[in-house]
Amino acid sequence: MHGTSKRPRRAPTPEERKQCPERSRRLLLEAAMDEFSEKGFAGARVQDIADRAGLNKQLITYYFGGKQGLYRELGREWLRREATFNDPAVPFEELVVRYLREAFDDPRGIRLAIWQALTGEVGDEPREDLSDMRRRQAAGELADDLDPAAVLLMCYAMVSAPATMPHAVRQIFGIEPDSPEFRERWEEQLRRVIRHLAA
Amino acid sequence: MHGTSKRPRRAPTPEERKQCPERSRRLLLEAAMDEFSEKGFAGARVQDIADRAGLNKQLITYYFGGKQGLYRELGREWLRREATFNDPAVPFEELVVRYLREAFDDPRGIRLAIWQALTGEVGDEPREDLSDMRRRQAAGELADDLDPAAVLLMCYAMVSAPATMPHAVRQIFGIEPDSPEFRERWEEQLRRVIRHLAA
DNA sequence: GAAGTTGTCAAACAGTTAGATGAGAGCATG
DNA sequence: CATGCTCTCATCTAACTGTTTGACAACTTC
Repeated sequence: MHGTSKRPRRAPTPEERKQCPERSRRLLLEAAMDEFSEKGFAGARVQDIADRAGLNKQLITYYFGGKQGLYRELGREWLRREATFNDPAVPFEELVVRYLREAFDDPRGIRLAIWQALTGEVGDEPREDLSDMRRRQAAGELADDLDPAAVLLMCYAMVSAPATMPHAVRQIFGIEPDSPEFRERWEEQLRRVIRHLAA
Repeated sequence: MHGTSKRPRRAPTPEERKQCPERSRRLLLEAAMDEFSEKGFAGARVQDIADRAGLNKQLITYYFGGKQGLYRELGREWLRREATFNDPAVPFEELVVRYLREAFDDPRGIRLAIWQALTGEVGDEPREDLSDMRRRQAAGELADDLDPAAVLLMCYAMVSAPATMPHAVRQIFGIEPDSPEFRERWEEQLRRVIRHLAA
């Protein structure tokens, strides 16, 4: 059932051996991302994560201090990554679409975030900075009667919608949420809605 | 920690005794709704559900054939309830707000739905009927360049946003997602956005 | 009132899970 | 070559979880 049916315990591969620790860490994090984003914390099994990484599950304790530690590390990592995203130079519409594509290409981050939200885990993310949104509103990128905060949250919601409600996509559109047809259609509609919010 | 710390096994209460089976069933369903919507299927414990209901956990097997059966029954019930909602007579804006208030008053249904979506459970919900949305569009309730399906999904996303991303609400607005302040602010903004989508 | 059914419970059971233990291989340093 | 350190693994274990079992009381039917 699981990836590698048999691990022939191949010779530790001489020069590969040296960077093994960092490599193992990375493999586990990657496998954990798959597993946790797919089944959530409670549903994920450390055995499955280890299998996916092709490593012994004890290494999870060794490197991260257990299942919980691995999960936390994953959250921290994604936070670091997401922080490097906003770019004031690019138009709002383009910015949102950029997020959207990211979400389509790899929904794991969003799924993880939703799971954390649902289980009520409190990350220590700082207060979101709205000055950029206000600037955009002043520049005419956003209608005056709208609350920048609300628009921001709506964009979050629309970007993550395909990941959080795939069933609704199938129900309403009758196509798969990860099909190219839906991707294009949704992106185009997202653009139009944002334009409507500017007028 | 849990509700009833001690069950004094009070006398079965003569005339109450008669409708006990139906009452127990209801109590379990109610408790299960709390528990599942809070922690999801994998995270919920039958013991906790039983404790919440003030009943023996064996009754879950007795009435529903186990944890899974109880969970399924819950899904079916919510589906039945949700089906009685749409009303073609009422304006679109009002309809969405009605959903929103429902979601605020009792977020358990939405949380449950999101959990089901995340765990990839396939309910047998029928294909959504879009003719009503098309009619509204023809009647001028919706701009012509927008896809009715997309607008519908966006509304779903916005209605459930407070439940699916409470952390984002705190981050962006700096207030609690279930506070009256946020409720009013979000409802008002939702109305305005929908009006923007009509023009 | 005897027999059977129904609703309820406590205790036992079997399966699973995360983590602990201890051992061993590779490699560097002396 | 001996010693110690880092990384890895297989096995064991203690705890927990959902379900089964067996018992029992209330009520119904005969």
